[in-house]
Amino acid sequence: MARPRDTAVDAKVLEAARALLRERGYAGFALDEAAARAEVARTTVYRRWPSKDHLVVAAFATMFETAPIRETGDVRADLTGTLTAIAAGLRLPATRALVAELIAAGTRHPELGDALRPLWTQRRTAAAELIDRAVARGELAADADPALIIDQLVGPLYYRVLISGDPIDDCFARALVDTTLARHR
Amino acid sequence: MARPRDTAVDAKVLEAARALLRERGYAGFALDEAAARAEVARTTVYRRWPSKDHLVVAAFATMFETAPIRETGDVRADLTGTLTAIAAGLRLPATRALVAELIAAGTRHPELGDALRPLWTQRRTAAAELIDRAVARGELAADADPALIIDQLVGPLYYRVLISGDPIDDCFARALVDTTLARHR
DNA sequence: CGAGTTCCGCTACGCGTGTTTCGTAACGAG
DNA sequence: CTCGTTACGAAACACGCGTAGCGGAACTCG
Repeated sequence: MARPRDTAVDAKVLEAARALLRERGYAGFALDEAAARAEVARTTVYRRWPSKDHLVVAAFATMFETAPIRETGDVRADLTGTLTAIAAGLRLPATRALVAELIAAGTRHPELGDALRPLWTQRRTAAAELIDRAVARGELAADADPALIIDQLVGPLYYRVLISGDPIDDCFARALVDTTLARHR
Repeated sequence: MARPRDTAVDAKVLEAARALLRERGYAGFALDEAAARAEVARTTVYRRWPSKDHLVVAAFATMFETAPIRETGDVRADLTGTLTAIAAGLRLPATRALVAELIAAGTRHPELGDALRPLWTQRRTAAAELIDRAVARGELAADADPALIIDQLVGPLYYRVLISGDPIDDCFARALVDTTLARHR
């Protein structure tokens, strides 16, 4: 009963939030301005997303895209390609900062952590299937644990970007794949 | 020339900040309250640390301690011990949240990222020496790259805690060490 | 058409961060 | 001891986040 929500408002706000996020990053993102750009009252935004963090995560989820992996049939090449693709994105300072803020948001609000997880692990599950097929082809040992392998491939990437600050060049990505695969053949 | 700063103020504020950080974590940390507890004006705090982030990092740096690694002579045991020690700390939700916020602070202010890096990498360099000595003993292959090995050991830990959310039990730590060492022997 | 419910915008408020300005008191140099 | 410099404290301000209350308008149902 009663008046339904204007779904156009959700779309307008998310669109404005995406633009603002791209232009100024998380730090420069002001909820007031997102509302103003969407030509909507601030209170109306709060009626849909209970906090800035929630809105930012929702906006990020709609602009997060992963290029599909082109599978060549050679695990080494496929994994290297996946890693360099991830690395290329993380190298951008803006992306790096946004990722850090999103992770922090995910620890502040557990439900946001839950919402973000599928986004992060999307490429990860694709890579897991890559490994499964390589095992089926006999390219990798049958006892290879895809989850562990991927943690050892992707983990160091995020670790370097977020924590140690070491560079993540393509040479590093190749070295990761090489040493990891050597164990399972 | 002129009046010198009261160094007791620095100590009092840092002490109050540490206590507040332990009690309420980063989110519940209010600079006003830290100043009040130190019986100091807010402006005085800002004269020493230009932002909440700076104060928190400074306070964290003084309460970050790493238990020294007891070296048994068996690389596998030593590395497993180091990893489980790191994992034990990271498993605490409070620590997890603080680490996430500190990383975000490090991306907002590059100088804070620089200040934090030595803290994170302290255990890492200790582990690197562990590996160096193992190589010298002939326990590991001479071509083993300590930096790469450690990235593959520690990276997955942080990756799971901060991103994938997967559990980091001691079994996982053992598996990491096992598969990594198997490659270099 | 009328009644009830819900949405939307507006205003006001409390809180925390960070800046600025001012007056006062402490210290060092001559 | 006096003077110039600087630290400290107090107050006011701007800004962004988040909450609450109100009035008007839109929509649904009987």
